[in-house]
This record gives sequence, C-alpha cells and structure tokens, in this order.
Amino acid sequence: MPTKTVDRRIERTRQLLQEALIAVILEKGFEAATVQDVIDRANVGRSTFYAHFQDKEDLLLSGFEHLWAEFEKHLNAASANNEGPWGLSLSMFQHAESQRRLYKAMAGKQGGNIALTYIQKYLSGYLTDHLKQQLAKRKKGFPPEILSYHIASSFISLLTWWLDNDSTYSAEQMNDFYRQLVEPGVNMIMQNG
Amino acid sequence: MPTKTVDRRIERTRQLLQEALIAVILEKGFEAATVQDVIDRANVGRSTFYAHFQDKEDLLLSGFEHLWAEFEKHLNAASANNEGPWGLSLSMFQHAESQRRLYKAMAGKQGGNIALTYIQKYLSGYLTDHLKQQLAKRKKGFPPEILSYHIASSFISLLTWWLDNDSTYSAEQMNDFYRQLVEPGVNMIMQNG
DNA sequence: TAAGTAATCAAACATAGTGTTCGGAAACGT
DNA sequence: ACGTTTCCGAACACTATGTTTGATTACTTA
Repeated sequence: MPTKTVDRRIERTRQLLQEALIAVILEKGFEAATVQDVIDRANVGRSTFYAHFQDKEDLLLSGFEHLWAEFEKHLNAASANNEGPWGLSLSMFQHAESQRRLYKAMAGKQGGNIALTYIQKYLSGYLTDHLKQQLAKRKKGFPPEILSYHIASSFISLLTWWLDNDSTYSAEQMNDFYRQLVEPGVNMIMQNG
Repeated sequence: MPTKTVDRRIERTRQLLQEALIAVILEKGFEAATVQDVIDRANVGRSTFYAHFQDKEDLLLSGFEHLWAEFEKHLNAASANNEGPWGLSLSMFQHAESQRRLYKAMAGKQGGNIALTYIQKYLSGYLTDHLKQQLAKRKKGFPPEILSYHIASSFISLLTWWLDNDSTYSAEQMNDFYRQLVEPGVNMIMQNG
C-alpha cells in the first residue's frame, strides 16, 4: 500500500486553524467569530487560510466531520450495549462527555446551527427508519415526522443544556433524564396510534 | 387625556424598516441580512436607520416586543379557557396561527435566536413558578430546571417545525400533539419524583 | 544532505458593509 | 404660514472579506 503521507505543514496549519476556531467560538460565539480572529489567533497568513478553507463555515464543518467520524467509531465499539434510540443517545452523551470542549464549541449555543442541524437530521433519519415498522401498523396515527422530530430535538436540547451549563451530571444520568422525559409519551403514542 | 401623537414620519419610517426586515429575513435569513439590505428595501436613508435603531438586532427586538405585547393581549383575552401550561401553549399556537408571517420570520429557523431565546426564558420562568409547589414536595426528585427546560424547548421545537414547514395542522392540533408527546413524561416524573 | 517541490507569507487590491457626522431639503404639527 | 423635527445624501474612517502576486521557507524523497 502506498505511503499516503500528508505534508507536515498542511497538517499543522489545519490543526492550528481548527484549534483557533474552537477557542474563538468559546470566547465570542461562532456567529461573531471572524476569519480575521481565527488567523490572528492561529498565527497563520490570510492567504493560507483561504488555500485550505472557503470560509469559517467550511472550517467548522471540517472539524465537525472529524469529530463525527470519531463518534461513529465509538458507536460501533459500543454497539453491543447501546442499541435502539436510547442506546444511540447514550453513546452520544458518552462521546460528548469525553470530548466536552469540542462538543461545547460545536453543539453548544455558541456553536451556531451547523453541527446541531446535522445531528438533528441524522437522528431524525435514524428514528424514522427505526420507528417505521411499528408506526406502519396504525392507520390514522400520530404524524411520524413530528414524532421523530420531537425525539431528536428533545435529545439535542438536553445535550446543549448539559454543555452550556457545564453540568456535572454524568452521561448516563443525562440519558436517564432523557428517557424519563421522552419515553412515556412515545410509548403512549405507539400504543394508541 | 393628552393626545400623545407621534410624528407621522417616525411612524412611517419605523413601519417601513420593520416590514423590510421581515421580508429580508424570509428571503435570506436574519444572520445573512444586512442593514444595507433593509434600508435598500425600505427606501430609507442610511442615517435615518441609525437615528431609530442601533443595529439589525435592535430593529428585530423592537418588532418582537410589539408582537409579544399583542400576544399578551390575546393571552389575557383567552385566560378563561387557556389556563395552565397547556393553555399557555395553546394560546401561543393560536396567536402564531393568526400572525404566521411575523412568527415565521421571528420564531422560524431563519429568524435567529433572539425571539426564541426570549420565549424559552419566558416559558421556563412560567413553568418553574407553576411546577414549583408540586416539585417542592419531593426530596431527591428529578432536577426541576431540566424539567422546565424540556417542556419549554419541546414547545419551541414544535412551533418552529410548524412554521418552517408551513404545516397545515391547526393550532389546536399542534397543541394536542404537544400534549401527547410531553405530558405523559411530565406526569410520570411528578408522580414518582 | 542536496534538489526539487510545495506550502507559507506579507503586501496589495477591490469590494462590501458598518456606524457617524453634517448641512440642506422636505414634511410635519399647531 | 411658521417654527420645529425628521429625513436625506454625501462623505468619512474603519473593519472584514476574498483574491492575487512573487519571494521565502520548510518539507519530502531520492
């Protein structure tokens, strides 16, 4: 197999920019962050930034994709224990716990909507697949898109609350809260649909 | 009583700017909107804008405060029917239904977080007061701030879903969905806390 | 370790938006 | 019709964006 080495400078520049963006987000929020802030903090030339990324959204997205890939590794590693919607949420709480700084910057209120929108869509998709069969049985049931949307956004709002408030509850506790809040309503709807 | 007339020009300028902002938000979103966009659309001089508002946030806030005052009128008018958390949510769905365009611009995904943050805090406050007594009884109960936060943000996410998707469900239907999703979990927690 | 390649940098530039100031013109209320 | 207030437009300094250039630096590989 070909040694696919990436030029050390590229690696370093990208890391510097990623880290600088995280720091700026935590300081003043993603919306208020400017490319200028980032390159100043990273000590990287202006033209160098634009050689790597189109804009700050692109930079954030690149970092998020990396984080998400790590999450999926974690998810697969724990797949034995963490199946179903409540296992998926637990995995995400756990991964967020192990990467608090990054999650706070990307999935906190300061982080804008890029990561949150992605997660929302991911969860909605997963839930739609997962609940499809059971909802298919019912005729005039509860609107499935609202159900999926609710389960997903409830998770997200708990996650961001947890991150923004630097809450000391464990990932497992947060997932328990999440289940206690959401599961009863979902069960009622699945039964009576 | 003193006739408290406001100069017609002031009234007109403010209205033009408000409406222009709504239009721009619906077109490209609040974050992307610029003061330049607004004054171009409103056909108002640059210095005139700054004579009335500090920036686009200020302009949005001013419009939101007006809308919110109208909501509170509606709420008081319906107070007989709409008591408790689920009555409050119904009132808000109803008011949103009667002012869809404004609500979509301010409380939709395109509208930024100014209005949503305000509503979130308002609801959380209301719920904290309203649930305080019942939660006080329990000792090691469910964290009340998480409970309030969840009830409020579930409402908000349903509202924005409704607005963003131009859903044709009625305000009453939306409130039913909201109750079905959220009430069972809340009741479980209040009983077993 | 030397040679060639590739990334970085600073500087300059055009563009766009921000927020303020000013005097003259227009619209307003009484 | 008068005096007051608002509006306008032009100018200005400032900050940030996104691109281009050629010289410099640092990396890879042979």
